Amino acid sequence: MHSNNWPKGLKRTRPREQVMAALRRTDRPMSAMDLCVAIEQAGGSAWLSTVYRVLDSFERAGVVSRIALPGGEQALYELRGAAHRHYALCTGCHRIIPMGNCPIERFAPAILEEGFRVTGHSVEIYGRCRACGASIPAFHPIV
Amino acid sequence: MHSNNWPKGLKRTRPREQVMAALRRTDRPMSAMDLCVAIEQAGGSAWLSTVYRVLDSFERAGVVSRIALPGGEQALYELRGAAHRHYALCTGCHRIIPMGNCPIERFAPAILEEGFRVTGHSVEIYGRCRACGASIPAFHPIV
DNA sequence: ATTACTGCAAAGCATTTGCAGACTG
DNA sequence: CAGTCTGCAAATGCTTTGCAGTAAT
Repeated sequence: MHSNNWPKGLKRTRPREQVMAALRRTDRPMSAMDLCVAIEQAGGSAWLSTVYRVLDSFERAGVVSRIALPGGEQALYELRGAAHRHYALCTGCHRIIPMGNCPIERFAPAILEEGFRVTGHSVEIYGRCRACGASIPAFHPIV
Repeated sequence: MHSNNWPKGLKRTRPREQVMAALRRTDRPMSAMDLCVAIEQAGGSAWLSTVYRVLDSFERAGVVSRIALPGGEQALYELRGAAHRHYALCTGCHRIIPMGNCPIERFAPAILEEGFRVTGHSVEIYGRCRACGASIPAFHPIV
C-alpha cells in the first residue's frame, strides 16, 4: 500500500512488505518463524530464510530490533518504536511481559568514559509470572 | 584438592573439578569451548558435551551464571561471585568489558507488583570499544 | 548397590549461505 | 540495465540427547 514510512535504501519487495505488515499487525515481539506463520495466515507466503534476511536488513536500517533470549531460543523481533522496551520472560509459560522503562542510562556514562560507543543493548529478566507462581521451585536459586 | 566450596548435591567428579578449576583460574567469562581448551592446556581433557552438562548442573546449583549473547554466538559462563556483573561487548574485536553495577533493581519493583518472581536476568550492551573506535561504521565487521 | 555422571556419537534447531533466476529503482 | 533481492536447498555451528559403561556416595 506504499505507506510513506519505508526504510530508505531498502527496495520495496513483496517479502519485505509482508514482514513489515505482519510486524505492524502484532503488538508483541515475534520470532522469524512466527512471522512466517503470520504471513501465511494473512494469505501470503514467505520463506524462512528470506524472513531472516529481511529482518536482518530491517535491523541494519534501524527499523527493527532483535531481542536475544537467554538459553538460545529463537530471537524475537519487533518494530522499533519511539519507546524502547524490554521484557520479563516467564520460564513457565513463556509469557512475555513488556516493561516500560529502560535502565541503560545507568550504565552508559561509566562506559562512555572509557571510550565505548554504545550501539545497542538488551535487558532481559526471567522468572515466573503470577499464573505459574509457586508451581515449580526457582531455576536460579541463591543470591 | 577438595576445597570446601563445592555445590551441595553435586557429585565431585573429574570433569566437574576440571571445569570448576578452569573457571577459578580465569577472570573473564568463558564459553564451553574455551573451557575445553583451558582444561586441555592444563593437562586434562574434557568432552564438549560433558562440559555443557557440567555447566548446566552448575547453573542449576546456582554457582555459575550464563551470559546469553545477542546474535546467537556461543554462551559465556562465569562463576557467580558475590557481586553480580554485566558486560559491554565490542562488536569489533569481541572484547568483553565488565561493568560493576546492576540496574535490575530499577525494574524489579514494578514487575513484582504484578506477581512476577524474578529468578534471573541478563543485561548486555554492545558497541565499539575505544580501540575499534571509529574504524568501521558497519555492523559486525570482524577480521 | 544405587544412582548419578561421563565418554562418545549422533541428532536437533535456529540461523546462515550459495547460487541462479526475478525484480526494483 | 545494474545491482539487489528472493526462492530454494544445503550447510553451519552451538547445544542437546541417547546409550552403555564408569564412578561416586
